[in-house]
Amino acid sequence: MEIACFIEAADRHCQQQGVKLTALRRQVLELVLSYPGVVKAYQVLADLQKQRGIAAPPTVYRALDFLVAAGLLHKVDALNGYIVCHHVGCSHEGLILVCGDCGRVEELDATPVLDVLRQQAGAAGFAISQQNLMLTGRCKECAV
Amino acid sequence: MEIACFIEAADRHCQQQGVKLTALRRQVLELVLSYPGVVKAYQVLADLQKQRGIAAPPTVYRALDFLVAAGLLHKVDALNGYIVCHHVGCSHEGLILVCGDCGRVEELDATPVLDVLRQQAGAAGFAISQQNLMLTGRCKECAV
DNA sequence: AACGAGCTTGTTATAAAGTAACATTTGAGA
DNA sequence: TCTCAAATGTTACTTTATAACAAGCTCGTT
Repeated sequence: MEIACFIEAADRHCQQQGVKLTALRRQVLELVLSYPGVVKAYQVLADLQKQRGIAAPPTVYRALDFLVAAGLLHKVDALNGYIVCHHVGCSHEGLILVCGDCGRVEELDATPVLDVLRQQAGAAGFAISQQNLMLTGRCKECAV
Repeated sequence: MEIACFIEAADRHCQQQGVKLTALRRQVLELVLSYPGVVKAYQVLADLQKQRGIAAPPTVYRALDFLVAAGLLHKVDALNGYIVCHHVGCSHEGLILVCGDCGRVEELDATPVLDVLRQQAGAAGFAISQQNLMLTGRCKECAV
């Protein structure tokens, strides 16, 4: 099962960073993992409520925020949702493509391109962030 | 005054596209233009209410949606806001950098980089959109 | 002018997304 | 065991966004 494997990697990743993947956070991570693409916070909340009877928005948002900060999830602003980061241990930099229609996600290795962009941005007084770099588009299935 | 000039350009742009820059839409565009950076829908709504007494959310959202569709504004998902597009008539492709802290915005000419990215994305079954390409980061002032 | 089709705007109500503030629990170290 | 800090629970609320239907406007046709 892929999920278990990912959770294990996540666990190690958190230990390395000196942060704690608590039971709740793990549970939320598993819920997000159980979806093929983008998930919304309130969807996770509903799932969590099914599993433990009751849960309030802050519970989910805090866990999601933690997981994003830890680099285990990405926030997809364009869709108000979250996706799993499939390059947790990787050294190269990812650029995430999100289908604005269906929420499908693809992560490119964009290290070379980003090097160029960083330089351009630097000249304009900007530092492009290390995380959560994302562009929107349309996937093959949703193409007109 | 720069605003008047921009509005004129916007007018021409809309005529070319066969869409109408109505009084309301123009008014909303002017309000967005009056801000240096990112503006939020409800901020525009408040301004609009000051100017015309009453206005409801759909009024503003519809105008903003129109302006985005027409290419006159960009939506900044990361901040739930909108900015003016400073390259309305331009042929080259812009890539927008948004400071996640202060909302400052910079538009790069990223045509060459985007050519490369399009190819990579195409190989992965994705078509990167023509509009609203945006990355987040930190501007000089907000840098740690 | 009168009409109607289609776009634009007004209006009401409500849904969806996110957070502030404080109470309570838990767990690791003194 | 005690204590502090981090994590979670809880309540209430704010902010953001949209659905659904009514009314108005514009423009071409008769």
